Amino acid sequence: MAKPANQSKKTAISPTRAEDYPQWYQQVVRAADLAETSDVRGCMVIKPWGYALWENMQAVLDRMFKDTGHKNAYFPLFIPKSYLEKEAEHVEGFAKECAVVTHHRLEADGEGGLKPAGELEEPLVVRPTSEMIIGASFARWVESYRDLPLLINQWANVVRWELRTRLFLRTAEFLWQEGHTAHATEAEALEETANMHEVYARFAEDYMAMPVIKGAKPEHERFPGAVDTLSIEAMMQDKKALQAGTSHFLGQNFAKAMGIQFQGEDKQKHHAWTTSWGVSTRLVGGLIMTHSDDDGLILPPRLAPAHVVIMPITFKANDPDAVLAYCQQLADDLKATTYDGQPIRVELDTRDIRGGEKTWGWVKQGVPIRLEVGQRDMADDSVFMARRDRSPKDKAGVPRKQFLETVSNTLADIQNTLFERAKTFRAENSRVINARDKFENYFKGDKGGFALAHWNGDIEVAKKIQEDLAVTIRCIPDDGAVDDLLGGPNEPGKCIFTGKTSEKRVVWSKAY
RNA sequence: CGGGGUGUAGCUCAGCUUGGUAGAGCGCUACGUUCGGGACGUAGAGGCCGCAGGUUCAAAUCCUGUCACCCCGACCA
Repeated sequence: MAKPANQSKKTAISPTRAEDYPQWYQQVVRAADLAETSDVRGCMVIKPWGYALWENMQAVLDRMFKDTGHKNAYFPLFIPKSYLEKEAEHVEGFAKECAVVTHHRLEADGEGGLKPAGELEEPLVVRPTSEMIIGASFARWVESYRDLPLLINQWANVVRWELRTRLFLRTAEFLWQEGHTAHATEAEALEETANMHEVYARFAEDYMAMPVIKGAKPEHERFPGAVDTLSIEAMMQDKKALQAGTSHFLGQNFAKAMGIQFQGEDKQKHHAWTTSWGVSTRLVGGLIMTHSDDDGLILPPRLAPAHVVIMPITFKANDPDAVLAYCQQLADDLKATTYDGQPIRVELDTRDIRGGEKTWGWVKQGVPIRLEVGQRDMADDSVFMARRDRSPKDKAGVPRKQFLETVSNTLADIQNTLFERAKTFRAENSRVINARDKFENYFKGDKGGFALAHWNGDIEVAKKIQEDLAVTIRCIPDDGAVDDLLGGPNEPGKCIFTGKTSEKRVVWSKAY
């Protein structure tokens, strides 16, 4: 028989990560059937497999938010332009990327087309973020210190007219959640900011299996209008950093802009202290670039739309229906088993396509456990199993009973393996640097990862480095956040650029 | 928004320099042979060559404009 042309292909995704990382990323998104570009500039279509992944992320995060006392609500997509203008820094930060609605009606243009007719008295901005429109509501809702804290979350889409887009990582429209809270005291608001920062870090590490560094943004990288911005920073497989979630302490800036005031126990009027925090569909991009390999997507089990896919092998079987029934029973047994506190999610793939094609399809889609079940396995009362965290060729027969008893642990093991693997990768590509020339050398060309180096806090210095090397300060790490990378506590030292004293080492990297 | 590149079948691309009315592989459909690691044969379906102008007897091909996408940069919770 002739050798199939594509059997010479060594990997399911081409180019490989080493050959062309950005191309590889796009190919994974497509091969895993996560999303595609649309006819609308910069906007993506999230396909069922990608959306199911996002829904799982949402479900976990939503539970975390509710467990920390927040309630969901929904606010308008449109923001009056005048609202946006109320906070100077905020305006400046977002103005360039806003989409604006100027008309509210279409009419025939006499040439078979349509033209906008009714011009709006005040243009409406499609929300790039909702501080102002939610702040307007908060201003009405808050009268007394008894109304505080106000802990609200919104699941929504937002629009930022980005000039350069990449599926999931930066799209003109994206899905996210934005938490907005108001507090009576600065201390409470600061605590809220820190708590949600921690929630994000936990989600990234425990669910996405994506190790992150928690820290604060230097002044020039803060959210427009924020007093302090905390972020979690992850390392992608090309060693670039991805900002994966931010939590902002807004001080009283937005409360003053929108008039969020309350009467305190002291009978005086006070401005509230507010926070906002968000994560977006960008997390999907982060997940892809943390775990996936040259054969496609690899999903952490806790978020995988399907934990186990069963592929019945029925052709050539004496009794195909018996194999199917065996598989159906297996699927039912799996669904009656729990992993991570939930029934195991099973995909029974009875599509009438070739086995190899089917297998590779699921490999590319990243399902944690694949089972091929045919007549032979049925006769042995076993299943033929492969794990996505191992080579596609690495398959073995497992007695059915044993499989069912251990499947939950196997999934937990895959989850853990992915996390440890990512942590090892990050450690291998992080370096403590104590001299400017070594720093520059580390980042020259396409090299580099995370550099932990002292910096005295001078923003001009940081901007110069960014200009020269395209390297930015990802964060000023929280206490303990980089101890594993440093091999000890983050001690004070001397700035490698100015020689001035530095409180602690900061994380430098090229970034998305 | 600056620099570079690309738009031709669902996908990847050839054809363009030197204008003459549309191609390949993969995928898709049907049938047959196959099938435990990405099958093969036969027969089909499928394209206003991104869009709009212009030059020409004639434009995928030349010119102008425009839009979109990709890469690098700038920008960017």
